[in-house]
Amino acid sequence: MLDIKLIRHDTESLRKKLERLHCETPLDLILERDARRRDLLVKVEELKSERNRVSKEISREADSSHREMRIAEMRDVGDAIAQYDMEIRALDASLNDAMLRMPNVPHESAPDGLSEADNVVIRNTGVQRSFDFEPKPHWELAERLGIIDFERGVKISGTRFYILKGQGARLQRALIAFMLDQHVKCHGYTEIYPPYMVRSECMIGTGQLPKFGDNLYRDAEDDFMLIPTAEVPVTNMHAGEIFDKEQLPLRYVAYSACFRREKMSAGRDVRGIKRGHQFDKVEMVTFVDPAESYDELESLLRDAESICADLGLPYRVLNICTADLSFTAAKKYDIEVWAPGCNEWLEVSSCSNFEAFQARRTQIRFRPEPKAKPQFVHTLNGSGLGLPRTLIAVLENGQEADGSVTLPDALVPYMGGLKRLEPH
RNA sequence: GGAGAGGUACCGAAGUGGCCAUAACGGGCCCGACUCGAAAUCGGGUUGGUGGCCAAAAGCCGCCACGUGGGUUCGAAUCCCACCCUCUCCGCCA
Repeated sequence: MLDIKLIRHDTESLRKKLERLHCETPLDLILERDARRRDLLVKVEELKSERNRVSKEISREADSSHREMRIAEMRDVGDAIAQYDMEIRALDASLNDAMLRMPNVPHESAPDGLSEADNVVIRNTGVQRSFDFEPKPHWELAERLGIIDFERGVKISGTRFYILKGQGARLQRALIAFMLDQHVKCHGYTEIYPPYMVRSECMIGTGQLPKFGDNLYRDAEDDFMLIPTAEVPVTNMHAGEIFDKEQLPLRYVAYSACFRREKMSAGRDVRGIKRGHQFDKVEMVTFVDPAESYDELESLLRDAESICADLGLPYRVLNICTADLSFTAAKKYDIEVWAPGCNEWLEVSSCSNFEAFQARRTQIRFRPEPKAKPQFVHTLNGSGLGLPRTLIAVLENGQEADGSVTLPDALVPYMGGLKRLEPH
């Protein structure tokens, strides 16, 4: 959510910045509703002030005919207030809805662009292995290794589900443990195990709702939704809180399963485990002083990259252009690893600075000085990393001609000393 | 699932229709006095949001918030309805 005062007073410079997104925004609707709302507010508050004053007088009024007269007067004032209040409430609801649908303002360092083709590759690291045989996609490797059961996954849950089995299940568990350990021990994050189901207000807080409800699974009876990322519970866990400056930055890392309908990408990426309705992810979430949030974004990105590097995976980093920025982000980097079997770059991480966008929705604040007015923190998050795609990269990059897979050294301790997966 | 109790400021807590939200009282914390310094004592301070004057800051004048949302009333922390949450006991359960 944007600052309504900024919208009011810096309208034209805001409009210019939003044009870079190349999408429709409810800016004019907001301006109109806000002006009307304040107009009514002035009137109703005047009436309320009068009612408060006279009501106090009534309580001290001894003469009963005077008393009755004044009560009758106030009855009319009360009716007028009720009328205004009703109108204001309706206006509030539509203004609030429009505010919640307003995208974040892109940071100046996010490159201009019209589509994802305009994302800027800022780093390309690691050596892409040259194969003296045709590298296979992970679904073929996994089949021969007997570590993923696609058919039975579909049998029990339908399309976009699979079962990890034996060393496949273990490999995923090893990756999760490795990532969590790195972020906790080497990068100083605090580990969180969050609920996977949250109330819808949390989805509003982090920006999944109201715009992207299509992508969420929800409980039919209760106000519960399945999280599409650990960002949702971990960010919302501090909703409504006011921190002291010394408590910041707060850095968390959470492993969770994630659930997404993937309606937008129906029919895409149906082969293999690249895109499922349920997947695992290790997510970093931080809360910082606004003055430090762009330094924090760089360090968050480094922490995510270090996992790719430790696993020996070739990867590149993209600075996401304005047209491809997500609704909530002011700036975003994607990390993509190379998958030689699928022959494509796979997005394994998005690292974003949301600035005050989520903090304003969730009311997460801090005091810059002990007695100062609270102001909004900046929130950031980044995957570190998404599991299925990391698993794909480990399998496809480590494959040998005989169908075996050499595991990265970093994972060997987590695999009980196992260095290689062998086909049956 | 059943029965009961409760949700007020940083914490505890009083308040059953106006004299209680500028929130009693106690504690914590901050500032000051006393002191060589400290303790004790004494004095003062200590919620957030929002509107107008006004583009912003300071200031002044209002409005809103007693778990949340509605309602009754001239007037609601207080009465009514719905919901959320916490605790105790019972039942069931991995």
